[in-house]
Amino acid sequence: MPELPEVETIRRSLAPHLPEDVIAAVPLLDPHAVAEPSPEAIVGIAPGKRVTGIHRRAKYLVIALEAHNLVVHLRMSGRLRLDRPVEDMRYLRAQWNFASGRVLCFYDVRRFGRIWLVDDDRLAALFAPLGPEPFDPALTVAALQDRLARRTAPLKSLLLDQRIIAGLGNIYVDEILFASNLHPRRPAGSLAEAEVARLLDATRSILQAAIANGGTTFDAVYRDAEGRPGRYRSHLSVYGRAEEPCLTCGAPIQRIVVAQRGTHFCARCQS
DNA sequence: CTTTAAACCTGCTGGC
DNA sequence: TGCCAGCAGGTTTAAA
Repeated sequence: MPELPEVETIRRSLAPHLPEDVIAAVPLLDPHAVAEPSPEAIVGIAPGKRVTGIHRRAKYLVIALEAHNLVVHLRMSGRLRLDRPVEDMRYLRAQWNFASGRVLCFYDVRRFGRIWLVDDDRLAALFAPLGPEPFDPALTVAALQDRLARRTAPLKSLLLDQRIIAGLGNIYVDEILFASNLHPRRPAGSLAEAEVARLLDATRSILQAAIANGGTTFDAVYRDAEGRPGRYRSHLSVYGRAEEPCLTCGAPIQRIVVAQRGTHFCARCQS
């Protein structure tokens, strides 16, 4: 579910509230949701720790504590909710109580989401495989072209690969490829410099617009930490619009499967 | 190393 | 109404 714009929106909805607050207790933690260290260690280490900041790297949310980092990846169906445990309690997987009385709840229907509690060194190791953030100034057209060079896999596959560029997911890759007029099955290494430039521009403008609109909500799954849905869905050009007319040329939007993911594109506009 | 497929989970929708 | 196939916004692991 959540891609970079959704995680960034959650980050922004938590940032005014959690910093300087102190974790008082971890009254509930589904062992299945814990990546590392052990559930017992998380429950033991977290209490007494003060929140020093809320950060995001790719699709990871990082709640920085003193000498530790509480990391959450929502994967497909995870949600974070502040203060109001209004969701189905069957899916409550973790809860943090703060000294102020605030409560942070982690819900996850499909149980793909994961939680880490790691020090700074381990955090760096965890993030080491990730490619650059889309807004990293070091990600120039030449740098992106270099990362795609000589690769024969479909362009969409590499854009979903977090080691190439970090933070994109199925919705935004389809939208970015449409905005770039690039076919999702184009061999990634075949792009000319001008095409990579279009791709990078589209990546940044679409993510920026999605963040400005609080992300994309489908089927009521995604909400920010205060329960607000995203407003970007009405801006989508291809994702979820199979059989509907292309907004540019009127041809029906196609749905195919690429990299085992439903893929939406305009066969007339994208090549 | 690169690429592709399967696995991990649960719930919902549509067809028969 | 009931059952089953197919689908879902992500990542990891195995296999080719």
